[in-house]
Amino acid sequence: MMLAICPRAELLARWRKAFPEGRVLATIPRAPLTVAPSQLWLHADGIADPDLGRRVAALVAVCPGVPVVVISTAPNQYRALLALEAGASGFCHALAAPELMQQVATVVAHGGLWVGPELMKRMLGAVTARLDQGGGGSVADLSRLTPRERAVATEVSRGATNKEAARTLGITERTVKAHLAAVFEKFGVRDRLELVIALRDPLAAPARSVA
Amino acid sequence: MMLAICPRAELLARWRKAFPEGRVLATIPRAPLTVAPSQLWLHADGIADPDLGRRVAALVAVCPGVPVVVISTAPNQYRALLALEAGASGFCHALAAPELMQQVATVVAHGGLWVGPELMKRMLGAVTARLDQGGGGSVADLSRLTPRERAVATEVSRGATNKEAARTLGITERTVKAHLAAVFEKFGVRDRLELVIALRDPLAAPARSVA
DNA sequence: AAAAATATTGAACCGGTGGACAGGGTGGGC
DNA sequence: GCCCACCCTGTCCACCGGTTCAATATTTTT
Repeated sequence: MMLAICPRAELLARWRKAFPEGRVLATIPRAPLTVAPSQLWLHADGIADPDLGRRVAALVAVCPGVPVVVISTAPNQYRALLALEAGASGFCHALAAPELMQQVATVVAHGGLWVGPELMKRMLGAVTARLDQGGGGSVADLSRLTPRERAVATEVSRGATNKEAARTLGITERTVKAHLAAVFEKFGVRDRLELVIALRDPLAAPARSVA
Repeated sequence: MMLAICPRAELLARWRKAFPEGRVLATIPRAPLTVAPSQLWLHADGIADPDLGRRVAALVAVCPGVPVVVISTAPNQYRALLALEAGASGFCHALAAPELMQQVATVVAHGGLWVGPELMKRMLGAVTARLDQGGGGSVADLSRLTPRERAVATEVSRGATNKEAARTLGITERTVKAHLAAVFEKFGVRDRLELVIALRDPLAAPARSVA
């Protein structure tokens, strides 16, 4: 049995179309339900970011083993991640097509996880960026640098100023600048900030307008 | 129709039990198949790391729209990520229970993505670590900022200069500086570089010696 | 209504940053 | 020997970034 949780039932029009047999509760039940639902759909509108994780966690605690899907009329990646980390099995738009919702239901019913394509891409990028660590193909590949350039780039990417990097590396500030200039050139970035961004997130596109 | 790709058919014992109707090819077909399969299962044993991504990508290219699942007798997170990034829809153990394989098949057939629970956890951890840190009370929590401060912080953390941020937000450079100063104060960082580091990796300790 | 928080802007100051000129030293390959 | 890549350093200068004086208007909270 499908169970949706939403204080304002009119927000669930799409959901009701997808699951005509589904039932709706206004709030998160505190005690375990007598009849355990097969899935829980939580409408996240009106739940502030800091609370979203807690609400989802509460739901999971009340109905252990039951997949939780969070829906929202204003979804974003950040909230999706909050929900997923709290134990949700999926996150989709509250105004999504009923067919899509049914697909999501099928996937999570089988223990799968539903995330939108953009979020998936982002997650993959984030993780592989960590695993790779100079592993290949990315814009900012530390292995393309000379040892000294790499050392300077590392210091700077930790937040050090030129003077501090010079001190820790035992060279003059001027030399740090020289190495850094070479790094900028090789990576095609204009300053240390973009260097850090490139190093930490190779998939991130520069924000600046390429005029 | 299920289609498995594996040079040594004896490695597919479990898979055959899960999908008795499935067919097997020894190698990745070069031309599109006359009868498009509903799913493609690629056995990754014997494929080196650098090649795995290419093989999967090749499969996806040959059969566009068909979900690809990679199986292996020695699975690890890194290889799973390689496969997923190349466009695979799932990654599971070649010796998994046939019932599990059938579940995976159901999930990916509906456009879902199948990743093991450990990998999922890891991915979530990596992503949320750079978006915020999901836990509250951490150093750089964007929700602690006012909307305007957040907007400025976001622009800057993308690599924008003060001037650029001012332009995109429709305010003067001076106002950007004001908001930014407030952000620095709230997060306890001294400049935009540390802000980016704090936002993208809250666990990283500052490099500078607090003398 | 009073107080606090938020959003906006100005001028001036100074240190950090990056580019534009430089040049000298070392070690390896042709 | 010559060239090249790498490492190190110097000076000058325009620009950017962050802070320190401000001040005013709007919104929210108490």
